[in-house]
Amino acid sequence: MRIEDEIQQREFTDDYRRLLVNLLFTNNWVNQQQLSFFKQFGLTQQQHNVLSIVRGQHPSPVCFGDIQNRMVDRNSNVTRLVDKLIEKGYVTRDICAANRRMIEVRLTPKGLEKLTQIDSYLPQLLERFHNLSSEEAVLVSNLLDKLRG
Amino acid sequence: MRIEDEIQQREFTDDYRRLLVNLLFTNNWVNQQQLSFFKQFGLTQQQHNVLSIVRGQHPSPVCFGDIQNRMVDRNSNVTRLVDKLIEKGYVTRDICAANRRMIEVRLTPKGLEKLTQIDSYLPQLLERFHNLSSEEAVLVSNLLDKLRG
DNA sequence: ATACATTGGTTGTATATACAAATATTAGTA
DNA sequence: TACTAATATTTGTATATACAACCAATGTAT
Repeated sequence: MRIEDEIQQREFTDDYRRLLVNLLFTNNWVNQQQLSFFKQFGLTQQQHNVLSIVRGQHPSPVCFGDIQNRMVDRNSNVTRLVDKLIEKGYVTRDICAANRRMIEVRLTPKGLEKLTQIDSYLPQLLERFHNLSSEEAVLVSNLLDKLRG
Repeated sequence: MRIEDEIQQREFTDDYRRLLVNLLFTNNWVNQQQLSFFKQFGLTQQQHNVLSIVRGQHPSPVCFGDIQNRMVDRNSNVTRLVDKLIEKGYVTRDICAANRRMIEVRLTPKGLEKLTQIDSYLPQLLERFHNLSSEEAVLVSNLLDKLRG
């Protein structure tokens, strides 16, 4: 459905303005898909993102700074996200012996199991994007990379 | 810059997964652009969106439901957004005589002036998207329309 | 060593979001 | 007319965001 119809707006005067609005509108749509998907596993998108990053180094630990830099949403507060994940028993935190300013985050078996469970359902989430062919998906991705410069 | 490098991740196994992550990451980038742009005018993106919608019907009033339906971010709480805009003197609200459940929102001269001022700076915001040619901007927009189905 | 800057993480706070429940008015209908 | 449903907006609340200020550990220069 054309963005003009979605938000009941006449033609845009500027192609870039249309793109801006379309990106924001589409993001809300994507967010909605993700929100409902992760909710069934009792996680937020950001919590899942942190878990995945920690798994990326597993069984080595990851420090907060690394998590921050690898997050899709850089505005998240890693301290508070990790707190939530500890409460749920999915990760542990320890002060790094080599540099006591740093915190080492590690995945627990329970956290790994949770991620594995979510993995098996991921195709269901991605299915919602199959209105685009995989060639088109690649094309959009590459253009977004170019957009950000 | 490739999304893989932005978030320090190896190749994605799935083109749709890459697209999903890229959309979310790009949205944060876009948001950052918008946030800093509108901040200099003392407005949030959503407040500006509401103002623009009200101007769209000016000098006729717009009711909350119409605002809701035309907003780029549908999750916003129109009641509270309009409260803010009234505080700032940019809109007025009145109970609709014909249907007293409805609220009529109207732009004030001050609100119109503010919008006009912002308009004159909009090209500065859109300039940040000029890494894409206008043909590419149209292409991405159309693919996003297709993605949402 | 001491002072100062930097790094890595934490905390506080105002505002915004998501979502459910509540209220008020109008419309439909038996 | 009274009853019920539908519509339009408001309110409450738990959680999340943006952003600044803070603290502790380490590095560096004198």
